[in-house]
Amino acid sequence: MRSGQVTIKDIAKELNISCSTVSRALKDFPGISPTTKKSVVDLANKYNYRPNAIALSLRNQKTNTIGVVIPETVHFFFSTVISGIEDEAMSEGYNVMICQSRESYEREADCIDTLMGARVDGLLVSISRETSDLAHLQKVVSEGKPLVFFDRLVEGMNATSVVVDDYQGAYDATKHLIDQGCKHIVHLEGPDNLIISRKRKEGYISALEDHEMPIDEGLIIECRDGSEAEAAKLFQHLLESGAAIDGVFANNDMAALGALQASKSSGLKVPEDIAIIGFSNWQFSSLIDLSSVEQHGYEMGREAVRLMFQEIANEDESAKSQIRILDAEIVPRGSSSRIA
Amino acid sequence: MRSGQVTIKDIAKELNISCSTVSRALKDFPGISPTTKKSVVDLANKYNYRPNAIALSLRNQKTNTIGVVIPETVHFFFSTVISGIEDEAMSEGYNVMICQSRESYEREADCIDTLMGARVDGLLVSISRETSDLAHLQKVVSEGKPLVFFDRLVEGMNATSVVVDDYQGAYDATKHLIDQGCKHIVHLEGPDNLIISRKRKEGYISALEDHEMPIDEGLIIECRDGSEAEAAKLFQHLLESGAAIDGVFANNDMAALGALQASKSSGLKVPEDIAIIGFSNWQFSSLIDLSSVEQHGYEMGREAVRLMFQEIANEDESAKSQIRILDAEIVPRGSSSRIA
DNA sequence: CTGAAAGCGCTTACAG
DNA sequence: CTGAAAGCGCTTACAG
Repeated sequence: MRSGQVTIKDIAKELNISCSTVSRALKDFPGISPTTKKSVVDLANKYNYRPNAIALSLRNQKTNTIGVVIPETVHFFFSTVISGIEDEAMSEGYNVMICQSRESYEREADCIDTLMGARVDGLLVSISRETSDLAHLQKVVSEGKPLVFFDRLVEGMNATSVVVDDYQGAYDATKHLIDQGCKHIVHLEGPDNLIISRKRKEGYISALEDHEMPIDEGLIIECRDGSEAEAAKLFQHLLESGAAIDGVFANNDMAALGALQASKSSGLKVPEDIAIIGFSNWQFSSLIDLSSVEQHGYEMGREAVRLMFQEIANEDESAKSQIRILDAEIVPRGSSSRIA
Repeated sequence: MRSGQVTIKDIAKELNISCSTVSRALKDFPGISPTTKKSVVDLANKYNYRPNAIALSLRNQKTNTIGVVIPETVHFFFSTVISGIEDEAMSEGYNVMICQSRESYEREADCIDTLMGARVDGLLVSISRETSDLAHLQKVVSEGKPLVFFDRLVEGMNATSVVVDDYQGAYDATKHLIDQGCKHIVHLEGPDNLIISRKRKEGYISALEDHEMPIDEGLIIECRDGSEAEAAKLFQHLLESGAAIDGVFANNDMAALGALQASKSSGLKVPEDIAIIGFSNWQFSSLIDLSSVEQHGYEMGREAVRLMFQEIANEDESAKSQIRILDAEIVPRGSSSRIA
């Protein structure tokens, strides 16, 4: 009875041959006698031999693992992205190591350290809300480790990135509300330090401008934490102020849900009195018949990995870092569709 | 300019000392001259030295990593469990490697192989729906690798497990409906091959029996895939058959949502005409004001890791495998609360 | 206070 | 067709 997993050495000893031969027999190398090969393979099966990935990584200077730093995993959008990352990575024989920053700069830096220590072959990062100093990421690049950003674009570092077209998605969502006949559209905006928030706001404003509608700063409300409760409260307040409102474009689905609840509890009919559309960070939208902008997170994950593989394959540093912009797609549902 | 990450050897060479000394200086070993130590530490910082975790794992025969095999990560309950696993593991300096079976037996076996190949220090497993042959799991145990099951209990293997009290949760949920005055309670049951489905059904039946209510097999409906659409269709059908129904206990939240939608589109008022309670696999229940049974997934994840550490620490095999049963807690909300 | 050596599991260029 | 040796990065018992 042996304890632990079997090694090449164990097999070699039992068969009275060298490790080299066992290794070659297992890898179906040319120039190994069929008899030897068979006895090795049989014994390996009997003992359920599995190559030690750790030893292989050390020898090959390659772990076949990519590291992911992400703000939060318990989150529909991000978990969907991870799913895409895992599928694409697995199809190429890579493993994925995930680390959550929990929106904290310090934890993010720790994650990077852990992943670099684990010698991942490349890093996929979506920065935390807190992150503004980029030193920890610059180090990664300067050590020659491939780095790809996803979802949250980083300013001041020209690295490969894949993002969704937030501007266009917001523009289309706002235009959709206009098409439904809305005249006074509120924007529940996200935290100003995230580029995605700014892009979405720009899309909203451009759509209004293009349709010759006035921009009313009083109808742009910043939701700090993006929670349903916060949005409900702020929106309720706005309604009580007596402002004329007949449409809402929310920076994210949770905020949209908050607006939906506040509207209903104020006796407004959705979508007749007020049409609402969100932005699918959470994507439970289909379950509650909420119109939203679909971000194709799964595809984003896959694309991020593909770009990563390109970086890994690219020996010369000169390969230009590119920004891949994925389409966002508006999905009208019951909360905004007045026209059958 | 060096490429790749710095090693102890690089530092030793630059300082003209041995690797041993560098290693000891870095680890603050006693008996290293302060001058040497300082020069080593300074250089390590300058070059941003990080110990190679791969090399350490090989040397120590310990990866400080635990492997997780889980049906699906894009799932509120499971992702919550993972979150608990990660937090508890990280607090002990462990990493987590996650592998999705996607409810497939074959993929599950692959996951186990990958994780065993990666030499994780222990395995946390929630089996797929398909799994009935346990050979792949038996192997893990026979190779002396600590194994802990979570959420989905496995029959025919006495391994340490942590599960939620499905029976009690179902009992309480059903009793809650009875307390609300429901006389004809439907049970939307889950797939019969999962123990959790059976336990929940048993809880439902026991609650009815204890309150001297008849068991009507016609009110027990099996939902195969647990989707909202499937439940809505089946429930709609039941309503149209003219059966008198005033309560629903669903095996999971998606099915509960389906029943909710079917009820509303049939003109029934919830909770007045029909009271509905689910079981939080998805846990978006709070967002849609759906009554549900909270499973405390985060706590389950943490507990699973704690049990894993006990197994790792336990040298002797004799340590009995235990089953930890966590309380499920009913959370009444708008979909079932008739009494203010 | 410091170094040479061995070993974790594996592979492969070099001999034979 | 097979084996001995070296090396991936690190640590540590053993010498000095």
